[in-house]
Amino acid sequence: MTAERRRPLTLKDVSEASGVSEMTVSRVLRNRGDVSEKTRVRVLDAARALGYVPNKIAGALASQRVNLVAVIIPSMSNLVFPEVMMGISEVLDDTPLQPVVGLSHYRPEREEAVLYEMLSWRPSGVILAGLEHTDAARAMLSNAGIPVVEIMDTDGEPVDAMVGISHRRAGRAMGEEIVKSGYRRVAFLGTKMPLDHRARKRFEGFTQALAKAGIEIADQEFYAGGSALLKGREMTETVLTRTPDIDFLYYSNDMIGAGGLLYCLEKGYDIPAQLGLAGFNGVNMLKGLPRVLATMDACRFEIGHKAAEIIAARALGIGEVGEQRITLSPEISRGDTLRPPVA
Amino acid sequence: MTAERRRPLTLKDVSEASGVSEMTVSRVLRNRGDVSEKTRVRVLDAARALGYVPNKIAGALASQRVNLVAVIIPSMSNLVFPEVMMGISEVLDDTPLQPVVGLSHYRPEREEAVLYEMLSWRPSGVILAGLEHTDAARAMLSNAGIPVVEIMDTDGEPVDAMVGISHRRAGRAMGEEIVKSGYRRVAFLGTKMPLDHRARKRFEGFTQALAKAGIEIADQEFYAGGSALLKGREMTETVLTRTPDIDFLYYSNDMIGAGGLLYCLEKGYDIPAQLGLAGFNGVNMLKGLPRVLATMDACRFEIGHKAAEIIAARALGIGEVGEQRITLSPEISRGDTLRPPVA
DNA sequence: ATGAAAGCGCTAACAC
DNA sequence: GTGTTAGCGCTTTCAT
Repeated sequence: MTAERRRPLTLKDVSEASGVSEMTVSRVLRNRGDVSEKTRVRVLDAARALGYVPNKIAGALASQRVNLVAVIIPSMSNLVFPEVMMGISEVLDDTPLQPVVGLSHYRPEREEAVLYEMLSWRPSGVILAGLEHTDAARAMLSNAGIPVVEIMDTDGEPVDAMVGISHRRAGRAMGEEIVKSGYRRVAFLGTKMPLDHRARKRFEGFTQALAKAGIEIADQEFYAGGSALLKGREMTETVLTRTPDIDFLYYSNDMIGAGGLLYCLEKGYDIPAQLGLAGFNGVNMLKGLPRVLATMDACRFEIGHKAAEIIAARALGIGEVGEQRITLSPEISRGDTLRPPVA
Repeated sequence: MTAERRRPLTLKDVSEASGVSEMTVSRVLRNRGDVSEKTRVRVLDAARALGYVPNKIAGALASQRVNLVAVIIPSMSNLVFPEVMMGISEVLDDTPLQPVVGLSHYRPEREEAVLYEMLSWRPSGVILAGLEHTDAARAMLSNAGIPVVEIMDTDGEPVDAMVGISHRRAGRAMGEEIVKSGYRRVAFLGTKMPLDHRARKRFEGFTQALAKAGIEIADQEFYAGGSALLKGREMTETVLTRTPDIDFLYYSNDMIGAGGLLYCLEKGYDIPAQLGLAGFNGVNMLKGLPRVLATMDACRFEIGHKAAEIIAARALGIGEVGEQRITLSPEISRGDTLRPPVA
């Protein structure tokens, strides 16, 4: 259509093409200030005809405003985080703010580097997963002068705002429920991730609840990498072979739990009477398995939603600036793999 | 630590704190030009002590360079795209370039809006899914003066470069394989997505291959939304009830295929002798199911990899600027649900 | 309703 | 090896 062009178009080009000053062109393009309908149309036509795309870099520098929200999460393949993102997007879609995602891959130094990178674009706010960061990262966050929301976990002190659940309490709740349901030989199966603090806290709360009932973890198994479904299957086989009298399997996520469930069904275990299972997250992708795995919702969508609301309220000065430290309460769903409490 | 601060720090602050000119500070911070070790250290110390974070907005405006690569994909929950992202990241991690992701949700106008938004940040390149875009989007792309790579699909004319597979050919290949294996009553189960051009092309190639063997689709069923695993299950039941003599089920993705597989196993179908199944994608998350679903790898990782290589080569002028229109050849894996070809 | 001037924070290009 | 000058393309502010 248009001939080959190297230099991107500037306001000046539109100004010349429309015979209107750069300033007025700028006003039209941003819908700011009074502009007569006639010039408005003229400018818009010129801009469209040229194929002008505004330069936000220059705009941001001049206005000292960047409508970007930095979101730093550990990974995208965890299923958990895409849902958090949806919650965030749903809120930001009604504002001029835009999320920009960075990944830490569960590594603090990587998180620090990504944060540094993102802050150098001067975003209007930051949302990041977890409360554990490097000292440098924490310093950057408190010095940035923008709203910061730490999400997912609330077992600790946030730099600024936080929205999440208590993973320690979540682990404890599941532990208590298992005890109440009469299971006694309990195994834990999870990821080998020293840096997944949320999984660690759940594990701690879990063992604590069992301890209170005089029960110790009967066996445990950890994995790293690979297909979660398959790993769940393999770990379950390992545990059940090594400790045949196990009567409950607690998985650190639903995906490995699903693999374990498929394995147990094939082996003909009587579930949940003889053997109970539970995961964590409430991944609805797993609806459709032969049985519904007991689990606990991590409130992912709501967490994203509330975090974005806090950012929007403070960055834009719109909406209520409500409570800044929100702990949501996840609920256990028993599914078909956790028998009812015994009287 | 540091007292409350509103105004972000500038180069000038570091300059004053270190007693070195702004220009030299800038050089140190970017590792450019010769700077004596002594001043280097002094500047670095000052910057760190102050907690200075460079302003990339100003830097980009001055240097006319932005090390961002815009990546526009339909969705993150599709499992396909996170893998494409990994391929992209693996390449860009070795360069100064950084991917920034935007989502189109399979809607062309949305894609256009996201593209406009991203181009206004003047990225060094664009990677986007598919060959179908609005006219305005196509115009923006060709006027941007930066490398553009359209990925996933190669059945059409790209604006600039492209990397992907021929979905038409993929559908045809699977159709031919099914025919060769002696199946005759074939059903198609897929997403109700008029805008998923790749699924549509696979379907077209598929029916075409069957037609060549004188076979017509015996039944078909489409779904929208919800848990794919569950939907696969439900659709399979619907089809098998409505058309009991079906001997092959072709699914438009592995996830619904997995749901169907679980259903068929429960119902006691003899797979693959009595009933064959196949999906599409090669989602390795599904390893761990009772049987391995026949599928066709979509080369997701490699596509991301090659696309990023093209961008890096052209934007940075490094590496080979090789072929710019790459069609990869996916292979069928029969798994346990597609019987061998009949003699 | 429109325009002119100044400057956002940095870097390219050129001195020294 | 280090400093100076002049913008990058916009928006703010103030004038008209």
